[in-house]
Amino acid sequence: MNSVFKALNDPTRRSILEILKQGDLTAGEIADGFAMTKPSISHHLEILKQASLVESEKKGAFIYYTLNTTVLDELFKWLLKFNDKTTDHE
Amino acid sequence: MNSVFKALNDPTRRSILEILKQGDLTAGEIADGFAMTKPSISHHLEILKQASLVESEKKGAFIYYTLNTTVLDELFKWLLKFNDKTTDHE
DNA sequence: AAATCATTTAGACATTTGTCTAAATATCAA
DNA sequence: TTGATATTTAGACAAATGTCTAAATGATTT
Repeated sequence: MNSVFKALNDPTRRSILEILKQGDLTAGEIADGFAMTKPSISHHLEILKQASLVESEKKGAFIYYTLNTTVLDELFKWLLKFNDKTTDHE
Repeated sequence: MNSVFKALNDPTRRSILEILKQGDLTAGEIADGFAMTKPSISHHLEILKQASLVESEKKGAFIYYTLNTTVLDELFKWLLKFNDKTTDHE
């Protein structure tokens, strides 16, 4: 759980997650969306992977990154502890 | 939103939130629950306050801290973007 | 086989973070 | 008013973080 909060504590990484929500992308395609070097993005992807927020699959020379919502579900549950009052979020 | 993720990215601060869920406490009472100096806890409380996750009210020599779930609600909404698929969280 | 492309790894560096001790501020009690 | 209590502020310091450039790895193309 620690690694999840750590991974989410960076605007670039949160953007990457939002972008991947639309569909899988290669590391290079992801990097193209940011004003930052590829090694930096690669590092961010590694941290997202350590938190199991994304998964990667190699296809030839490319590496495709996929969003994994399982961990976000756990964060969801953690948050629910504070909103017992059955607040309606629709 | 940035300050919220920052505030949540520390186990001590997350514990403080969970403790405050039970009810309001003074800074000293909060500090008693941790193996850490009072100045350190005071600093954590300041960061939680900057994120509007807690509020403080002075009563004589004591300062009472209260949980504020409003911001957690926003985090909730942010998370919902990733779980459109109407996953059931009961 | 050599050149090129996609991506990561390694190492450096400035900034931020979490913790501590010492000192300051403010309130309460004697 | 003096002393004790509650809490914060200030400053130091090691560790973690985000970014970069340069180099390494691995796959594709010619």
